[in-house]
Amino acid sequence: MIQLAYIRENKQDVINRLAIKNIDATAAIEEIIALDQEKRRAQTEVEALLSEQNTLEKQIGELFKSGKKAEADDLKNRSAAIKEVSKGYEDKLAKLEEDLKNALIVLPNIPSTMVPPGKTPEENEVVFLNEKNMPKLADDSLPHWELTAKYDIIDFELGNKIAGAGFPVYKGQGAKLQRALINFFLDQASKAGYYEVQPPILINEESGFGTGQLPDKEGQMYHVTADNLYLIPTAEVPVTNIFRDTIVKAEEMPIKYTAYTPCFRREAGSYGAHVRGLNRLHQFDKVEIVQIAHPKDSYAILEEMRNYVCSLLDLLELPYRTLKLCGGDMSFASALTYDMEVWSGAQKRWLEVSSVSNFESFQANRLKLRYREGNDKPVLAHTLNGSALALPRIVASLLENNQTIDGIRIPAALVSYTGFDTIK
RNA sequence: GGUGAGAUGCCUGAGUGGCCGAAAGGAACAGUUUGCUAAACUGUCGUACGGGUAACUGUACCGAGGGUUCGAAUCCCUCUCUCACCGCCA
Repeated sequence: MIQLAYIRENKQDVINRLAIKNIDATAAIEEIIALDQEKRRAQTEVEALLSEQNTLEKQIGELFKSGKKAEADDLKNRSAAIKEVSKGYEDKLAKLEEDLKNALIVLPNIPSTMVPPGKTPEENEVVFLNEKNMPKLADDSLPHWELTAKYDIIDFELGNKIAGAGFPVYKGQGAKLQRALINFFLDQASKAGYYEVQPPILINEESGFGTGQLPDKEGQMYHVTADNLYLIPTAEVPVTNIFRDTIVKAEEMPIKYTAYTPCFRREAGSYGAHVRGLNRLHQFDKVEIVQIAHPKDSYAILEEMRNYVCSLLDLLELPYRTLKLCGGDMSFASALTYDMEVWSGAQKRWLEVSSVSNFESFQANRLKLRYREGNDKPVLAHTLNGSALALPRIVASLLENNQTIDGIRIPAALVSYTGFDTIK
């Protein structure tokens, strides 16, 4: 949620920058400013009446104590009359507050000034390219969904039987590879100073609201209606919500957390060749990194996180590139996002394996996540997160790029985790 | 799932209708004292939203939502959560 005070003072800037996200917010911003003005006026009115009411109440108390019942009764009547009037104002104020909030929460975050314009993913800016590990594959190289069948390491049909499409069963060396990657990513994150947590993988509505999934993206999450809980689409939600309604000390920042969780996404309506195999799943594993940062540091930290993710890809010996997302491809809550994509040798295309974003105070405003500097007033913190990393496409790329006649080679960094150096 | 007890500020904890935005203690922060540490003393010490250049000031908030009353942390109702015991159970 964009800070109201910012909108109030920088109306045109907000409109201009939301245009980078291809949103014409002119009408919405005008409405918000009008509602805000009206709301404040109503608040002043209501509070004046309440103040009068409070004064009367005190006087009535005094009069009762000194036994002046008649005078007290007289004031009671006045009080009742004021109450009658103020009730109407209070309802009006509540309505205005509601309308204002509703207008604010549907507004996406303002993109950073660094965000390039553009409408489609094709307009994302390639800011880094590492082709050092580009595979030289034979013409008869197999896509991962054939490799997984050949070595019997991931069974899509079996998962289909148990749950449905998009819920694969990892088997044998495939299962061990999953576990190895999770442990590898968590160990690396710990080494980089992230504090490891295991959060719930079901979340309530408030948590979904806090990070911006609700009410906007309701349909993308699995909803457990009996208990009104949602399966997490990413660990970002439970981990960031650890800090909902908190005030942290400025010197404690940046706060760095990491978590491994399964992630669940309904992905309604996406079918076709590009979602084959591991390319798009309903359930997948991911290690997430989250930081709570001081506003002055958040962009430096975004770079640090991005470099950290790249370091993982280097260790896995994968070719990759980094994209700076254009306005049109950015998420609702993000101010600046980098996507990391690995090269998938047999599919011959780039696969997104990580998305690292700075949300500035957008999530913090919804979460009421603030920091305090000394004895100053609390200020909204900045939140950031990134995948480090999402497993399925990493696996797809590892399998495809490292396929040989003798099996699939496991990158050196992983061997101590898998316990084998080749999938046979 | 059943029964009982509870939910007050950073923490402990007092408060059963007006004098309570809330005692007291602890923690924290600042200062004084001090060779250092510790201790002692003094002061500060919730949040949000308004009004005001500011000093300051108004309103709301004692788990959440309703109700009674001129007036609610305090009484009533509903819900949520926590704890204890029982049941069930990885």
